[in-house]
Amino acid sequence: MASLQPVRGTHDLLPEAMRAHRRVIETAREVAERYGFDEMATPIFEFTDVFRRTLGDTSDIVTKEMYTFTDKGGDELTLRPENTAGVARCFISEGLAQDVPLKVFCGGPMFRHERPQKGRLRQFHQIDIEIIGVPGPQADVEVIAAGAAILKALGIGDLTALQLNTLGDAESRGKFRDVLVAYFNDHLNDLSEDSRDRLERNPLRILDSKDEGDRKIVAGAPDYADHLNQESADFFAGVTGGLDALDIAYTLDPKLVRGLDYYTHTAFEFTTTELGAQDAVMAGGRYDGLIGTMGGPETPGVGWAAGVERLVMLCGDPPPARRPVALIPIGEAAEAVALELSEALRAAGNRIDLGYGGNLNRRMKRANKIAAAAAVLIGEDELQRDVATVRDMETGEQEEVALAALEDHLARYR
RNA sequence: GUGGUAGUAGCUCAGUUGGUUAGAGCACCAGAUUGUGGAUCUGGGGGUCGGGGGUUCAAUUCCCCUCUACCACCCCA
Repeated sequence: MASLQPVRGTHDLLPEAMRAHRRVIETAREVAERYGFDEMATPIFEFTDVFRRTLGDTSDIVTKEMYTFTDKGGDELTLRPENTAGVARCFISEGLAQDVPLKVFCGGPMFRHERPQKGRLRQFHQIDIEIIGVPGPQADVEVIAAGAAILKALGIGDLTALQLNTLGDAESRGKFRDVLVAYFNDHLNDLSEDSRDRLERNPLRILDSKDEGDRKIVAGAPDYADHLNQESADFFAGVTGGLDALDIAYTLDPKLVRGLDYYTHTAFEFTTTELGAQDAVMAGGRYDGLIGTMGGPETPGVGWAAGVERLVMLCGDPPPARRPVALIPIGEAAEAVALELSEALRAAGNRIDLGYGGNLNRRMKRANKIAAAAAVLIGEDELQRDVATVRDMETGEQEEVALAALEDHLARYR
């Protein structure tokens, strides 16, 4: 292996992989647009505080996964580990409160210093959508429906399943947290080491523990449904009612918890069994407190993010590249003609591969290798009669076409 | 971050119980075919056996460290 390696957890996107990648993003963007989401983008890095203050001081992302650095001007900056905080910052600094409800679609690279695995990279790509400024559950339903529609459009609706839960509003969440902490404190000695740590940082996470001993304790833990206040219960009923009306199937999962602090009410994940431990393919929820805690006007929000690499792995082979037409001049005079001709044909919308050197045999081989739909041969005799020999690479049939008619003739290969 | 499995040609792999020039298939290049691709045949290039150190007369093979990928945990998209 060469000593020159890509940085751990980063990938090159070679043309074939890039096509698969773009298909996912473009399909998602096109579907999201039908749901009324406009694409926008925020910078790839922000002041570190944007993430530190919003994701929660105890989250793994903030405590050990951020790519943080001091730039030459002395500013503390961080490569974004997720997109929502940046959108919220943009909402505040661009004064978008008057554009509410705001519906946006974003896509781009994210960075987390995690230990890489399949489906888990240090530079990875997400697409996400957000609705900001709608307090009611209709927005949650619309966001989930758009996500389901995207998965369906990608042909992987059957490979994913929607898990749904509610975290309640701030009041419910706080109360339930207290109840949970009290319960788990009674079983402190039987909890796993990880979960004792979680008890300090994010007690709700214990509900999701994979440790067998923990699971026994969790089985007897208080049920969140009993601790939701009326408003939270009504809100959740609005979400499930909307999904039912749209025939969007879901599984209620009381153990589904979000890792990031800013979530309230609805939490959901589209999961798959195809990717091992990295089973979440699209995940999100409501974040009513986020913009307020960042210092903006109290504004509700809901959205999700999906991992492009994970979606790509579910999607299978990418679409083939557009087949070019190989333009093959033979002889110096023909070279000069072909150079100008290639420009004209490209301007007309053709994908033209103008070969570089080599004899005819060699160039035909190249035409075959690049999967050319047709080869256009221009030699001395063709040149004298102002024609080209057009060979259909699929059938092997050839015909002479006047140079003036070439553009029309090649239209079939576009 | 913790534990585990693995790294031999561009790719998929074989092999070496430590011993001369490390192999195959596919891919690539050239020729057979100096104006015609795919098939076939012939020939060719390409490897510091992931990297570093140690043991040894001798290491791709044994030992240690390290890097990377993968699996589980953790976390999450």
